[in-house]
Amino acid sequence: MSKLIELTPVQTVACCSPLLSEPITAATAERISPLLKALADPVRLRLLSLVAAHEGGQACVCDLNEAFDLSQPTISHHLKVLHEAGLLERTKRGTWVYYAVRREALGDLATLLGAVPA
Amino acid sequence: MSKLIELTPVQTVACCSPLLSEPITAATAERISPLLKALADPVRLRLLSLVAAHEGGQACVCDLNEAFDLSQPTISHHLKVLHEAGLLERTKRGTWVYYAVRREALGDLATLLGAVPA
DNA sequence: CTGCAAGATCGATCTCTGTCAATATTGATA
DNA sequence: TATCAATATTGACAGAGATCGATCTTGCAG
Repeated sequence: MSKLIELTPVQTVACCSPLLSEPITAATAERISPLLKALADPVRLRLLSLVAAHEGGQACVCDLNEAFDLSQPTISHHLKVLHEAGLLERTKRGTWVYYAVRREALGDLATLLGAVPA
Repeated sequence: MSKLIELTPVQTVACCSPLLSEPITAATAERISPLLKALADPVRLRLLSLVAAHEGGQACVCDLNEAFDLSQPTISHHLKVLHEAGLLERTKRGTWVYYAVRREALGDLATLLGAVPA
């Protein structure tokens, strides 16, 4: 049931040849799009950026809540989306929860979109 | 009114420092997310890939329609989204319309997501 | 000019998603 | 154990988006 144990969208992307070099299958497109959907929100982009740029490469949810003019459940929701997509790593320490960016994930996506040989 | 004459999302992205190197502003996030939204759909991913991989790097709408089990208006809609985001270039020849991928656009996005120095 | 074929636009519908208030859960502390 | 603080979950709602059928526009052929 949990996408985290099974296979995150990120893991399914790393294997694929660049988007522009040959036609992707419908199935491949279905596996890639959830990752892009997770990124395609201004709040989540900022969250990702904030976490990455935060000291130690990780940030407590409490820090993140303060950076937005949104309710705590909303931020929690966005973090969950990013986490389930495989873009954020979750660590619990006591009452606090820390998130860190899974950089290879972003890197794989960048490869998929980017540099085309011919 | 037309986003194409004014400033496409793609053009606003090319200038930005990588997502992960420093916190992006809310305004920057708002400018980037439309681009990702345009990509974050399985049909549009396939369209982009089909066009790019098509002979000559461009494809007629009629070719694209046939590749999907969707109505012509739906494909037309998706092409419009990609075009307005600055990811596809439109050329009209007679009755036919050809689309081609704007590769620098994808490249800029890849840069934004990808390679982080530190 | 007429008719046809290629695309685009329109209007309606249905689903998905971002958001919040309220509540539940979990861990530390008294 | 009772309580408080940090996050997560739930349920509801409004707005965005994907899709379709119908229609409009445009260019070519007769």
